[in-house]
Amino acid sequence: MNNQETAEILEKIADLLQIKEDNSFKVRAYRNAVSSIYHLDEDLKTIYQQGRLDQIPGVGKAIQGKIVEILETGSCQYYNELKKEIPASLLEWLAIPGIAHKTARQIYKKLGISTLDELYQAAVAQTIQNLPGMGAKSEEKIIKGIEYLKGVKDKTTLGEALPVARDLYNYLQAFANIEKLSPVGSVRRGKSLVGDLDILVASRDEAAVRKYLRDYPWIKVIKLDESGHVTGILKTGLPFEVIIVEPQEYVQALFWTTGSKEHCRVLLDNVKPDLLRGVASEEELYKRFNMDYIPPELRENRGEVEAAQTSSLPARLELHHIKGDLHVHTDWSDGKNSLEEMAEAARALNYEYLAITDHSRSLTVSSGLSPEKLLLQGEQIDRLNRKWDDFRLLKGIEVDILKDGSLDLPDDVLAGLDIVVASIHSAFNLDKKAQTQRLVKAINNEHVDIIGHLTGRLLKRRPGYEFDLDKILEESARNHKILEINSHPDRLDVDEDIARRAKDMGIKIAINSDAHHKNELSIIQFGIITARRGWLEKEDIINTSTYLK
DNA sequence: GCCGTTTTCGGCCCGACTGTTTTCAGTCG
Repeated sequence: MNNQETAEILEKIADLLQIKEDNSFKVRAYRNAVSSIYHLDEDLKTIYQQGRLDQIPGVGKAIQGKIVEILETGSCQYYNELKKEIPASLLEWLAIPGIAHKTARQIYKKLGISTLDELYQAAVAQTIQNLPGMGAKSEEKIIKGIEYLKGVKDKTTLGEALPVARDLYNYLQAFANIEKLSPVGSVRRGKSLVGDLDILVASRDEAAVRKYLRDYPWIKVIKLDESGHVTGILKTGLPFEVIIVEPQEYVQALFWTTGSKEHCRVLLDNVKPDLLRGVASEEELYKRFNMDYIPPELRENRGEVEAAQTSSLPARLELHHIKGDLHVHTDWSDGKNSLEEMAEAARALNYEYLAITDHSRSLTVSSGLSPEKLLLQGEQIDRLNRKWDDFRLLKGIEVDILKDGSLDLPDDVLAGLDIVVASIHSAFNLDKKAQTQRLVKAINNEHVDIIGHLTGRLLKRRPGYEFDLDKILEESARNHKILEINSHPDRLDVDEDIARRAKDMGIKIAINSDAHHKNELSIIQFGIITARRGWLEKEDIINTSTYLK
């Protein structure tokens, strides 16, 4: 069991306890421990072996015991007992907007159903609306929510898939009989949602590779184990495929298995079958097609072939181009680390600046900042900035766009800041016209620099709210507003398509982490992948430039 | 269940919004 899997079990315990209506502080204790584990820098096993579990914040004696049990046995007696009381299938319901623990409990108790399908049937049969506190609208919301979930059920976010891919990659790489290997398929192309995890392997001893692979500890089930490939499902639930080829076939296979299908098909139409024989690298392969090398992120048949033929592909955006982050939180609102800790983490990444953008006051749960607290924070930032001559903290805010489009802080307060990110955090259900007007109003505020997570989507949880995208892009271009690619792997908002349209309209993009913890600054890698897939170049990204304001 | 003490119990975020009500419970962030 790795950190993530351990945390997931503890999180399920918290959810089951909450459905059971157990002590809410006990529930929170489990959630705090989960959060700590997610943010650890090192392997839980190492910490355990060195007897340092009690040093993890929020982990006391009881939860320590459970962690040890999970690490040693892969399971937990307490968790199994809870599942006897409350069916674990109820946990799936919690992903449906409008259903949280109490509603899940009520439906389960009153209707005696526990699976997603049964819930869907019940909602369609209009039996949910008769329950206390529920009505026709809630029922409709449940139906819509389940239909959305079914559409993404078999997908995994890149954020979840990449660490799993790395682990399997490292396992395979350690095997002497494997000469070359690479992740392929949608993971290599960097899609925000992937269906499975594909790894290509070159070896002269296929049987040995297959045998070695069967011993991989994180395999749940092997479905196919035959010449050339092994498929199955990992313990995380992610389907995998390992494709094994002879070394001399590796490059061609790399091309084929990376895809996309449309990209390969367009290239291979009208070429002689032996064109690729003996090709030594992907660069050479594309040369044989008489075109520039096309990086994996662009292989979607969206014009990249024509661009490669005319040497007009976008110059690849690299991590080291990023000079700073323009959207992070600290413990002044709902972040976990102090100003100084965030600054030092940014300096460790060789950033030149970091904009501190805590929440504004209306987000009380995140202890949003009042004008007075913002002023105090500014003073502390000034003090800290005296320490460095090669780095600067910028004073900023993630100001809430209120329901009517006005901002949560007065103009004179915003005027005193270096960076103003404006985002929507409430009233997602406004109709299209009202939501559009709301955004237009915010975009027209002269103090706003960046619109944060524009569409509000959460991958695998909910689609974005309704608004007129054309209108918003026009207004953003006209007002010289920057749009954010929020790098959180559950958001990646704006997505690659909107980013590409924005670029074509001359709108600048900021790639931000929205980090709430110092270790989250690195998730900017996902934003960079999205930017590449949106054909963005260094010049399109505002935070690739040295920033002096 | 964790934490931090005026050390072994008492405290541990909360407000807006929604849909259901007719004064409020549950969800969400």
